Amino acid sequence: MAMASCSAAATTRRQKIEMKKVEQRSKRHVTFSKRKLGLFNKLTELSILCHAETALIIISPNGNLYSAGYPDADTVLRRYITGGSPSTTMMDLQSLETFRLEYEATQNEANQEKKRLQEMKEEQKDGDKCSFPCWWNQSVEEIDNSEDVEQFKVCLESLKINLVAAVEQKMMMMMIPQTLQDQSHNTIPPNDSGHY
Amino acid sequence: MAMASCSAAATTRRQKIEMKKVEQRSKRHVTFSKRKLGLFNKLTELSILCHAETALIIISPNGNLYSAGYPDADTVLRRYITGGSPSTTMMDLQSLETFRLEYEATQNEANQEKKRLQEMKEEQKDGDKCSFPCWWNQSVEEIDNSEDVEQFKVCLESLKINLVAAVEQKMMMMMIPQTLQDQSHNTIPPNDSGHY
DNA sequence: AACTATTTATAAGA
DNA sequence: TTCTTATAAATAGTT
Repeated sequence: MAMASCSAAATTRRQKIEMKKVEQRSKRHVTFSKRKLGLFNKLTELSILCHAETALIIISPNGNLYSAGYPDADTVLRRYITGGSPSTTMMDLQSLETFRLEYEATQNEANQEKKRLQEMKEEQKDGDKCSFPCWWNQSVEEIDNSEDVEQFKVCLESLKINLVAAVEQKMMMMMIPQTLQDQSHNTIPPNDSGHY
Repeated sequence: MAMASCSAAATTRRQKIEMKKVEQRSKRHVTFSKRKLGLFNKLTELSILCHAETALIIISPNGNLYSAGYPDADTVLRRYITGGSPSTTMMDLQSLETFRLEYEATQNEANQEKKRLQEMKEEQKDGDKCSFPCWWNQSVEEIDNSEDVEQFKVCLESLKINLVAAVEQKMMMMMIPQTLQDQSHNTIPPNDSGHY
């Protein structure tokens, strides 16, 4: 036994590592893998032991994205983005929804009338007779002289209020779940869905 | 020396803990604090050693929010939300910006003309002569019979394209930085801003 | 990927 | 909460 370790001097004893970037590429990658795993495990443990909601995102030097969360990363991120308040003041989620639905409705009706209107379009192709001036595509100055500038303003104001309120509340809800989750570790089982 | 530890039996030796929610409230809170700190430290180390970008969010059972990141949580979250691609196809960030600027411009001009237009408004208060029908506030059916339905659709389409493209790219950029960061640990020093 | 010597994290107690 | 200490857990260096 003692003899077996006569050549023990060969093994370089583990040393406390310096807290700076690991320069050797392969070594750094190994460290990354080991510590990333450790981090995700610790995250899981904290979540389970303390019933905390957690989210962890790691982007490797190569650009690979890893994420995990409890109960899931997106839920926690949503809370983070909306200000951490569990009971967010859910204002009118309707505005944008309404807008979208009306747009879809318009498209449906469009299918029925498509050909007829296409012809109409052909006829007035050279004209400038659009009674909906598509103001969002032109400078404000261009309609400055219009007698309807006040109505324009009222409409803009209305749109702006609806839009800003709805968009700020809604967009994040729509976008966050679209993020890629394929590489997600998500090793955390939602074992207990109760609340404090 | 040996005598000093004669009463050592009194100290309950540390034990491997069970991986389930710590039931005792105060004990759980201590565990949470310790492990949270440990987790943030590990995150820092991984970030420094491997030059990885990281973000960690923890919401305590009481609802307190803690976050940290390297180089900062919001940067990493933005990357996560936009799909992890460093070089996001930055489309027209202009649309929304333009819209906002034009709206502000309109408001400025409004101040000059306010009184005159207010009078005009008074006169046509009972009329239905608004040439900007504020379509976003009414049902699609209501304009169904209009001869301008096609123009309406074109405008809507235009608006929709501009809006959806701009909003999806822009809103997150505007919103994420607004999140509360007071409780952020952010112990990670941005020691090296170079890239791989 | 597996193996340990060692460092590091942390449960328990003060 | 912070400190101490014994122990569990993570991991650097190597195979």
